[in-house]
Amino acid sequence: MPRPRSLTLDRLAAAALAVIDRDGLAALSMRTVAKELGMSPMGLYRYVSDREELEGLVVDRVLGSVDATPPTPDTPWRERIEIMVGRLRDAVAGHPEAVPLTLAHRHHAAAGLRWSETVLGILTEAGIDGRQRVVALRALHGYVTGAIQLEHLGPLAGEGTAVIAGLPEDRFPHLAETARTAGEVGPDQEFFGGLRLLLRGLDG
Amino acid sequence: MPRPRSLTLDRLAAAALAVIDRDGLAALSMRTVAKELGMSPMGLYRYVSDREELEGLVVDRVLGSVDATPPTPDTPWRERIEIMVGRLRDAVAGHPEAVPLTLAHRHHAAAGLRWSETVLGILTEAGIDGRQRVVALRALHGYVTGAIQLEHLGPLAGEGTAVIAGLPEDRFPHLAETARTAGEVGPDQEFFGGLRLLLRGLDG
DNA sequence: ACCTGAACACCGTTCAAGT
DNA sequence: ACCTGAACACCGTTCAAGT
Repeated sequence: MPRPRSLTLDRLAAAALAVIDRDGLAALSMRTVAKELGMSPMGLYRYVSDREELEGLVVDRVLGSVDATPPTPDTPWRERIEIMVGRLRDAVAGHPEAVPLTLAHRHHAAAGLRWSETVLGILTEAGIDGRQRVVALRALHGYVTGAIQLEHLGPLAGEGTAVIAGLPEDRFPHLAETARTAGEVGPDQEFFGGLRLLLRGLDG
Repeated sequence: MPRPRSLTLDRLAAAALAVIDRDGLAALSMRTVAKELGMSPMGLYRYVSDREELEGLVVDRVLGSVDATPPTPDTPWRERIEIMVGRLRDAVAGHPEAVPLTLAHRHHAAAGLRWSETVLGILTEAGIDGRQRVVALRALHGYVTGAIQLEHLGPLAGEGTAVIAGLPEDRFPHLAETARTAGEVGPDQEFFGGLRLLLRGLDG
């Protein structure tokens, strides 16, 4: 006696992300997501073969919200890449608790592929191709992955800077001075400043 | 009736890392580490206040093996930074299963601070200071964090490239071509190629 | 003071059973 | 076919007790 499916993968992903956003990544479990949906934990296994697949759905959902349409070609190509990177950063920033899940698995997500395709298009128009284009995409991918993660390390990161501020100046002179200067640099300057270093290193 | 301590933090960290190296990060638990040491799980709480602190010890241990002494100043400064980054990459590569633990928490570890101090020294000698030095260190930190993680995504990453290779060429033309070219680029070229883009973007 | 064993409140997942 | 409840083998951590 077949019953109709009570769920869609989309609703499942939304429920998991709701748990993460509300109670943190540590609260994510088959059981909490099932409760969020008002069903038994085991019911989820009709839709997803294990927890990892559920996490994949969450990543797809977060990255699916990134606009992958190419920016207007009359803006300089470096700015167009900044726009693409900024969109990714903003989407991820909307779900800070999901960051550890999101970035590392970016290239599995269909949405991540569309983003890469657009960025590669911009690089190509800038005259970058062959191996250099491979290296450039990979470098952007690496920078974006790391830089966004560092931004969202959260209270731990705050702790970190406090530690640095209290370092013995004689053994860590540069670090102590850099920590003082760091206060003048906002998160956007830091993030896009680093990105621009990378872009400046590219020909074209 | 006081008993002598049976453990050192060093032995504890070594045991945890042994579990990770042998059985994977997923196998790490208070219980498995206790078993590794031949004691009760609760015994560990005399040395560490919770699991997170144990993970911190592991990070310290991995990064503690990185040589932070400045390379000889007669090599060009960009090469000296490449050397420093390479040392970090090699140390982490020795414990691939610990990668997710290691990089994000790098700035908590004393060893990470010594690394940063040396890199800042090189940047300073290259004439980079003030806010630009803050941005430069942060960019290097971000790139290294992300790029090393991507390198160690492992079988998943392999899957990823297989997926890309089978993409519909009409919808992902650049990605399909880039995937073909990617085979010609080895991991070292990829990693240091990206790093050099960043370094080229720095003045000096 | 150091360490242990039992216990509590959780996990992910399997399996047999209900509709 | 879809979903549930009980059960299994795990977690991290608290607490009272042993030496």
